Amino acid sequence: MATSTVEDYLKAILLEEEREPGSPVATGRLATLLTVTPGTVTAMLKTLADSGLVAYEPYAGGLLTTAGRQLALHVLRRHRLIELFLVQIVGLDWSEVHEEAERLEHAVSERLIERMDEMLDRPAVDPHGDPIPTAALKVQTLDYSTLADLGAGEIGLRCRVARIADQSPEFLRLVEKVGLRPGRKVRVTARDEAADTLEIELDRGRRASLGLRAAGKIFVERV
Amino acid sequence: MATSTVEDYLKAILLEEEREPGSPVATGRLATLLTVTPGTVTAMLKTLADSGLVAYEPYAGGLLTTAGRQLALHVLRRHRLIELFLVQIVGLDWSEVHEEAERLEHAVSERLIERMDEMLDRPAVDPHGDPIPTAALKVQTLDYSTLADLGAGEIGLRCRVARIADQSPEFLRLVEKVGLRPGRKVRVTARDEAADTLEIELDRGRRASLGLRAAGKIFVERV
DNA sequence: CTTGAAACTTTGACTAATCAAAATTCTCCA
DNA sequence: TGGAGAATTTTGATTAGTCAAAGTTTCAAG
Repeated sequence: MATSTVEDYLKAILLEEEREPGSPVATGRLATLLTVTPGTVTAMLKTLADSGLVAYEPYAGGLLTTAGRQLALHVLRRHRLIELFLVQIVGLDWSEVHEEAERLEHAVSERLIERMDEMLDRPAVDPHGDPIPTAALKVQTLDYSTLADLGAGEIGLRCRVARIADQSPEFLRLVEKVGLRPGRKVRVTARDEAADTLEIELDRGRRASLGLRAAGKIFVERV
Repeated sequence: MATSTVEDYLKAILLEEEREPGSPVATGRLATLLTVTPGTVTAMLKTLADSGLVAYEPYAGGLLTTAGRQLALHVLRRHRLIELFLVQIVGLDWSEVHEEAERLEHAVSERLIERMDEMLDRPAVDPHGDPIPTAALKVQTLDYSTLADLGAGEIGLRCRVARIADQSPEFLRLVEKVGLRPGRKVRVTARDEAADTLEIELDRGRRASLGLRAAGKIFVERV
């Protein structure tokens, strides 16, 4: 059995690989994500390599092996199902479930996860719009564009918020305040390169402005 | 913050102290309960003593301090609330929730526990009939007698099953099969000292016989 | 009392995970 | 192409938890 530390490393690598497919995840990047020192990451990458979970190339970084990816997907599935369970069934706020799931994902049994999956009716995405790997560890790939990508030639296009790519409570509370929870309708009305902002219009004519950096974390789907 | 190992030791000591109030819990007993070697327990008792959680007397054993008892009660509260939540809300079988809670009790936040408590309507007992410490860590002391205690002069007395004092899946499945889940009505109809058994009658005239050892783990309340 | 078995403690060693700081390697720019 | 500086690895140490086995203490039975 993998320790919860090992699970954390594998999950972090998986998530990073997703952002930059094919290229190894750097030691320093992992050190930042996991808030440990680079030396610690080097040591762990070696032991992960010894266990056949990671392909480690000194000075380059690590890539998941098939076995490592399976394990990481397992953890990710647990994480996202737990998040959704906590929001839907327990009624916790979606801005606080990430941290909670971060601990619970290492403690739940397969039995409990299966039961949650059933209660939630085999959901496809978690409260942030991130896809939940199936029991067979298949991940639905979603191809959305961000609010920031929009706005160039697509001012005025009606969209639906699909995914929020930043789990931090601060960001989620902002998203909540502005009214950009997944599922909401949104339209970019103007783009101000100088001010580095986007003007958007929500349901019921509500308007707001958003920095481009923030807009880059809001994924939308055309409707 | 206490590690989950520390929490396990404290909980084990609390539960043992309950069985034999006032007398220190022996090193060997803890070793058995926690499936570690006696030497390991000695080492841990010392560090618990250094942290002010346990009063440790070499060759005698350990007793919880006030601080240690508080922490242990906290863990016990989490454990029992989780068990009840898993049975009532998630629909897991009561024979399988103990193990699950054993892991989750170290991973849930105060926030989540409070929410579960609320969802379950501030319950007083867990699925096995064990009292759940309140948020203020008060434990309701329940004074029941066991089925084995009964039967002497109280043949025929109508009782209600209140508590099952053995969490092992095997025992719980037996209890389930016989029909002695907490809340059920039961009557001792005969006692056979030679055969070491008890004859009992359940709802709807169903009859069964039970070894005295097993009967000693079934707590009942007169009705 | 004495003594021997049972219970307990001590000792030395190990694993997993971590850090600080020194040593090495890489990379890119002048 | 040759450093300088950044990133990475190495080294030496530490902490928590654990075991096996050797050494003590306790206690009850003779």
